[in-house]
Amino acid sequence: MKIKAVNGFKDILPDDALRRQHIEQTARDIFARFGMQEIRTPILEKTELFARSIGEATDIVEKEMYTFVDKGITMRPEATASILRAFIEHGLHVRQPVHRLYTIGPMFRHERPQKGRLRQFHQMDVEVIGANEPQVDAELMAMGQMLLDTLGVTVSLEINSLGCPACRPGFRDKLMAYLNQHKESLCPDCRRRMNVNPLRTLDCKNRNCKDLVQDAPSILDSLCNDCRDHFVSVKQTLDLLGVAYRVNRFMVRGLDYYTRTTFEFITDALGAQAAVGAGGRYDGLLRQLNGPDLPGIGFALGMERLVLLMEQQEDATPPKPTTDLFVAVLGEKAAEHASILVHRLRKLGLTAAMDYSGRSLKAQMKQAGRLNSRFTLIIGEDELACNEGVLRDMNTQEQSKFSLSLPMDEQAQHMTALLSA
RNA sequence: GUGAGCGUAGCUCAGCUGGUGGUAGCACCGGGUUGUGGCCUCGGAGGUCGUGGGUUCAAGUCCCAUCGCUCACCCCA
Repeated sequence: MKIKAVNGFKDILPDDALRRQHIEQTARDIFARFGMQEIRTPILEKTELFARSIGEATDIVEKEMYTFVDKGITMRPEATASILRAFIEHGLHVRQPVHRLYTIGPMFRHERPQKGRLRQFHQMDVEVIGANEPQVDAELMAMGQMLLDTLGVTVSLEINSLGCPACRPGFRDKLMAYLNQHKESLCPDCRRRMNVNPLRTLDCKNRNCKDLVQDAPSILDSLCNDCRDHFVSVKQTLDLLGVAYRVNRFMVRGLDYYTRTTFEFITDALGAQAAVGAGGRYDGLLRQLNGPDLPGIGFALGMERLVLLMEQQEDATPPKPTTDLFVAVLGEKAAEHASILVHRLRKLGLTAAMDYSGRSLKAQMKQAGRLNSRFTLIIGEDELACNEGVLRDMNTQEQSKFSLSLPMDEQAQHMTALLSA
């Protein structure tokens, strides 16, 4: 019986890793333009951290966490809680009023895997702590959009406001009243949701519920003055920045800590997993974690979902890595010469490779082609005899002489000059 | 936790109503080119048909079980 990877956990093979490197590099570059600094936190945290931040009654905490029950620690199901914990633990707020942080790494949730959803998945997560201005909300969305545009994926941005502790309870009551009137027509799931988290009935996929909820009271009509002003400013700033969006009053979030602005980058190209990225404001969460009373906002992008989208949009295939020089050798003396030269070239910063197995020249040429090498240096008996290697341009097929009689350092210098010309 | 579908070569897959596992494609190795890749051509290697039972003269094919995977529900990035 072969040992295979654990269900929901995936190997990232070289081609896939290459694409992810490109995504991460692009992200880091764009995040930096927005003043984001990287932070890295441990993958394991006290279970209590997630219970208190994400919410005891959420599916994530209730049944999806990988928890070492005997140790009271859990593999992080998301990044925000860990970042806030680190922020509070190290008292970062005393250094400067606003922190802009990001992290990239694996998260773990014990869900049934399906397309675009794994048990170990990877997120790029951004958090701005200490700023409550609506311009920051818009700026974050603009940044996310910029990244997705740069990566060549097409998504649409949907935004909503969930209000705050001052106005959400009022809305919740109004919604409950409406739902109770139509209880009979709701799907079983929604009847259950009414007790757990009535807002979730708003984004039920059941056709009946969808129709029913169209006439439900809108949260946007229930916002308090501060929340309404905030939401208006967010929209105005998005307009100013030229970021397209659609207000979706039915969009809600699964995590308890969200307040005011929430948003999702969605696509219809990923089957059931519509959200490529999502986030929102979480004013009050830091205080709830016994930290300073600072506002925060953040969002996460799902790496696997991004990869799937980019694979569908073939144009974004990353170019194969190239090798500057492959040295094909015949005989031990040639191999010895080549191994020294290859090492010198690598020291000088070139990508160089050779074959050690003594295979036929044809096989070595084939290998050079596989490695996408720009040039191949051939050293055989004849070349050793006259101290002149054959340097072949793999694209033009032109071949020229390369002197093997100079001191190795000079040969390496010479080769570097030839290849960079 | 619930439902459906699928497990044949490293990968993608043929295999009709049971009758000897495919000249299949990609990839790999070798020859055609006494020492020159990509294209072409010829050849080669590679499989306990997921596993275990059952029906049958005969099972990749039918039945049962089991394991694995996938998709969907739930929920979420």
